[in-house]
Amino acid sequence: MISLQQIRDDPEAVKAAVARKGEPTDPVDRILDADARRRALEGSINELRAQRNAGNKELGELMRGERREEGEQLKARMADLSRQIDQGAAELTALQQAIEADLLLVPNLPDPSVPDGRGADDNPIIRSWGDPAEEGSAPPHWEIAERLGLFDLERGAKIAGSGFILFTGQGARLERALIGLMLELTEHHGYAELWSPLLVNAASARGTGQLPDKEGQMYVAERDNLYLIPTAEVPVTNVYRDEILAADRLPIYHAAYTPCFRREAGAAGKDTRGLLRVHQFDKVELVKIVHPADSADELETLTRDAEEALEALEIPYRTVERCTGDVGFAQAKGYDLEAWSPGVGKWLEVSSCSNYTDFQARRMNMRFRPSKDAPPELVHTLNGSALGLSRTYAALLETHLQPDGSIRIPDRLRPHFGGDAIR
RNA sequence: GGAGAGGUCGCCUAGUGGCCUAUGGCGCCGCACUGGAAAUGCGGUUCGGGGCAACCCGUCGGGGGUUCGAAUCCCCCCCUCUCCGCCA
Repeated sequence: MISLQQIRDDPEAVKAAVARKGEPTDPVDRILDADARRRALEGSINELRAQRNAGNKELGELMRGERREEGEQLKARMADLSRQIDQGAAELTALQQAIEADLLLVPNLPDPSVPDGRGADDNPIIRSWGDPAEEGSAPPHWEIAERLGLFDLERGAKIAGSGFILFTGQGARLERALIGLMLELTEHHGYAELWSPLLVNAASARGTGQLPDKEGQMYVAERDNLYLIPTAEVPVTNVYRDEILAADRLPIYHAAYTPCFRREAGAAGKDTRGLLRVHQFDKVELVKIVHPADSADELETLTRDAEEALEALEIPYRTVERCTGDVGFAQAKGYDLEAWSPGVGKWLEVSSCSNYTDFQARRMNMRFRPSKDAPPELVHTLNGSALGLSRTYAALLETHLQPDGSIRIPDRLRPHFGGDAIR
């Protein structure tokens, strides 16, 4: 969420920024109104509480002494005061809850540098690497995989359902090799590896914004009140929830490999065949927790780190900046990396790198102390995939298919795969 | 899953209904002393909300309740530790 203070200070600027994202601005107006009433009410309740505190102190002295009669009179007045306070407090709680509920409807404000646009089609291309035309065309990855026996979609569906992939033989080894290479790269870039829980509690899901914004996206272990993670962003960003970090601990860089579980309610069809959209996929996620002054630069280096993973795999890609209509609710700015898929003939989103500024940190109460004796301030959080695997896997098969029907394993991947080709 | 013991402002800790405006120690910060330091002394040191300010309010794992008044009593939940059971 964004800060109440910011809304109070310049409501028109906030509303203009919210409108750029195409989100409704009426929650901002309701917040302003409720906040003014809340402050007035809180002032008068505090006054009554001060009276009660003073009265009860006096009452304590009367009761300890032998002046019980005076005490009984005062006690009656105090009871009346408490009733007034309870009444006001109930009203105050209702106001606070209304403000809280409306604050959750206000998106993070887009960075001024984010280009205007209505949706993904308006995202400008920032840079590209490799030449898709050189790759020519290829059969789609599901045909390649079937011929080489790399995964078994039918049996995956039998075991769990469609969208759950059973990798087999060399196909399974390739998946593991890709995870290994990506972790090698992130370690080289200075990200400290974590191996995290794959189920999280409601507080963690709320901290990163899956609750309530994206509840339908997650699988739920209802009986135990746990959520299967849709991305390692959730457990890894929540590591420092409700903590005050010393300034010299920033920046914190973490990388984590996890499977990701997504319900992806969309219907089956052309865009969901093979590995294009699945319910469970592997991903190495990068998470940064940084000083607010550095988050803009940190987004650029994070994106570069993700791009290098595609370069190591020798897969042509382009980097697009998400426009105001496509940048996520909780995000201030972000880039998508799209790998070229010669078999499907499309750019596939394989990474999304985003700066959440203090939006997640405020929900999570994640702060740092700028200097000794200075009050705590919110950190900025960022994350990006490096990379999301199933689509990267698909692009790899199609890109490195050889005329003889084998798959060339890129040089950097060979030590992890233990071979130079799949035949 | 069962039984028991716990959770207090960075760490340790006192506190069993009003003298709690939460004790003391450690650590940390400032000042004094010193050529400089150590030691010592004095002061400060949870986190939030409101107010121009003086200052006021809340905060003892979380939530509810009893009471004029709750860190303290009652109920529910979470977490930690010990033992038992089950188990890769």
